[in-house]
Amino acid sequence: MAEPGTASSQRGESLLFLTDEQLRKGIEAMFFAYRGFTADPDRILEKYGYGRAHHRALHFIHRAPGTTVNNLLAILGVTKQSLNRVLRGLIADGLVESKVGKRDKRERHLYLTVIGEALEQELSDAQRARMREAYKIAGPEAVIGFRQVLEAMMDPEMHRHFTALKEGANDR
Amino acid sequence: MAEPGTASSQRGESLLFLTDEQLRKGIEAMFFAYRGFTADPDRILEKYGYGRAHHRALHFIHRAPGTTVNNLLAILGVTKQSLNRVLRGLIADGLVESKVGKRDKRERHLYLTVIGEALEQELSDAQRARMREAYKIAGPEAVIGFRQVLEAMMDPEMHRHFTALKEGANDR
DNA sequence: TTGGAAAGTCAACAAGGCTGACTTAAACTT
DNA sequence: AAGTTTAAGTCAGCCTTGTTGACTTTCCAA
Repeated sequence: MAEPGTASSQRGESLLFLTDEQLRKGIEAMFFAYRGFTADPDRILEKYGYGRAHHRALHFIHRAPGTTVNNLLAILGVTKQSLNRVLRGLIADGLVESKVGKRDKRERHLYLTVIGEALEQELSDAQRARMREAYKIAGPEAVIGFRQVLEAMMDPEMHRHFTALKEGANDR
Repeated sequence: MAEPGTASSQRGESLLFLTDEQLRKGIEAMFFAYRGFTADPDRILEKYGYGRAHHRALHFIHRAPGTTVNNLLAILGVTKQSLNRVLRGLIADGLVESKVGKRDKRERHLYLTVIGEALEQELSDAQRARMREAYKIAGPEAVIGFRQVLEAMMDPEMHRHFTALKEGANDR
């Protein structure tokens, strides 16, 4: 019994992973892994008096500079009021800049300032370091599978946003 | 350009997945996938006036019947007060039973009642259905990789709890 | 028999979700 | 030109779920 219930114990190789037991382990793995995934950024955010919500905003503004508030709302899946509270703090502290749109002056385009970029970097450095370690341990084959399962687990709407972020996003 | 930035575009096959770009995609995949992962249970919980915290308690009590409060605390990683509030509700509603320990009467051993089991089943049916679908789409190879990466991403402490849950847990 | 662990409780607070109502400005439609 | 819709922002209030700190009760074990 080298690795009791791990990924190594497949007999028929095919549908064994669809047993309730295997599925429950997958569920628990997601739960515990997500905790690890957020642990490092959480510690950093605490130093600055921010929370996970600020991290998410910083991440996606970094990823798609010039994105509009409405677009960010769709990606994050929260209400305008909720995002606004977070954004107001980041803007007040000078981490995020909000610029009136040129084509459509109703829109606000969001950008990270130099210090906003710095915090985003610090946060994502930590998060990437953990992911890099996990990837190294699991190996490139595993990484492919990891990504495939995650993508298949998303809501179609979210998967749209995910793939949209893959290619260059900005155009303003 | 069949699959732009997906798991198919590995050139050197080895360290390509450690680029910042690839790591960022992994981070985003975790974010979007976790949302999908919790979406179905969230909808069910709403019907009954419970939240995610209740789901987690139900899940782990189902998994390790007779577990103590302290043990549950360690697994969930929250404070006694936070867990107690949730537990109080579940006990009051008759979903969870708390029995005084035989060997150590200070300890409380937690069990799901029949209706507690019923809700746990309803929740995990939904969650497993999504995971089963994702597993089917991604295939058994991918599932192995998925689990390997998730395990490598956990904090060591959490990984201990995870592996402990694999084998039969109870003894009371 | 006493120290400390396990459990539970009360109070107060914060983050970050939510709804509903309302304003302003700009763009679009008719 | 007038009316409608859209994007953003704001105010108020609520809920869940996390936190600290202080304190009690129970009871095991040295």
